[in-house]
Amino acid sequence: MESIKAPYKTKQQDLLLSYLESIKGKHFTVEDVREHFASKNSSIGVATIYRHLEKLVANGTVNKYIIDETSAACFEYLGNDACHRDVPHFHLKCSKCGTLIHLECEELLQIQEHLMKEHGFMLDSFRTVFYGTCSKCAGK
Amino acid sequence: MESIKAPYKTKQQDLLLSYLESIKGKHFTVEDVREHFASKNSSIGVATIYRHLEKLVANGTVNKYIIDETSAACFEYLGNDACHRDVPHFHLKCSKCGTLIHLECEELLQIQEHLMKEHGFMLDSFRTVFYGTCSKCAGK
DNA sequence: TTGCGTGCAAAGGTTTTGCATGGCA
DNA sequence: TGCCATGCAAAACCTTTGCACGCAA
Repeated sequence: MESIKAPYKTKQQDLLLSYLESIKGKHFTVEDVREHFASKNSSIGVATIYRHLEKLVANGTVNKYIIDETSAACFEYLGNDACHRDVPHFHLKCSKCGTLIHLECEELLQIQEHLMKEHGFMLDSFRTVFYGTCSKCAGK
Repeated sequence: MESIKAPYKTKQQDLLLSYLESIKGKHFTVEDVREHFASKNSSIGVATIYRHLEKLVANGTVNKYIIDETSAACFEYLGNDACHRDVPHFHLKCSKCGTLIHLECEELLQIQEHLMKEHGFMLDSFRTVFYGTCSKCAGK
């Protein structure tokens, strides 16, 4: 068997996880994290941030959203809040004003069921972003 | 009134549009286009390809998909095939094997209606990509 | 002749990687 | 002491932009 690869606890890891806990459910970029610590005289290298987030995304603690290919990736810390993760929520991104909307809607679960039963496709509601136009922008 | 900005016809434009017509409905990247012409001794600069695609995306002739932020953008030529555009189709992307699936499914239209009526959100089925796991990968 | 389109190269931004150092166990 | 984690810098990658030249009208 392979052994788990992260046996060490480090100061940077603690700082990072504490910060992520404090912004649970909010969206952030790597640059946001870097700036946060830079202003606190306890800077963390971007490489370290990327490497931690990569692992956190892999184990489901953090979600990664591809909002726009030319701008930075958007992350969201979920932590061990199983409740939050048990309630599937979708993300709606308005192409016009850029607003990112959290949406917990049970009717959307029908999509998952349909895709699963009819097309054998297991939709990942956390990774998927719905693009379109929000009500505010549509009204104009 | 502003005048339209593309009054000139050029060889590169013709070549590009001809090629796009020949791969209508298929996915391609800027690199795919560049390689196609490079092998034909009639190379087109990537800047030109990007500039043309930008306009074609703007007028709806071409769709642009953000599949993965670290890899190149994925495009699809629709042309003047209004029929094709009238049939909303969705894209399913398998996170494991990378397969991109075209899916024309009327039941998915219910999502659009639901999002529109209940949440005032106009879903753009062309820009949205559903992430998840395909049947082949799920079976393993 | 006018001025848009093109191509090359450089720049811009995000993310990854190599390597020496530092810190945890 | 052993070895992972870190940080810096460089590299890699896609995309955009500046500028001079060529070509369409």
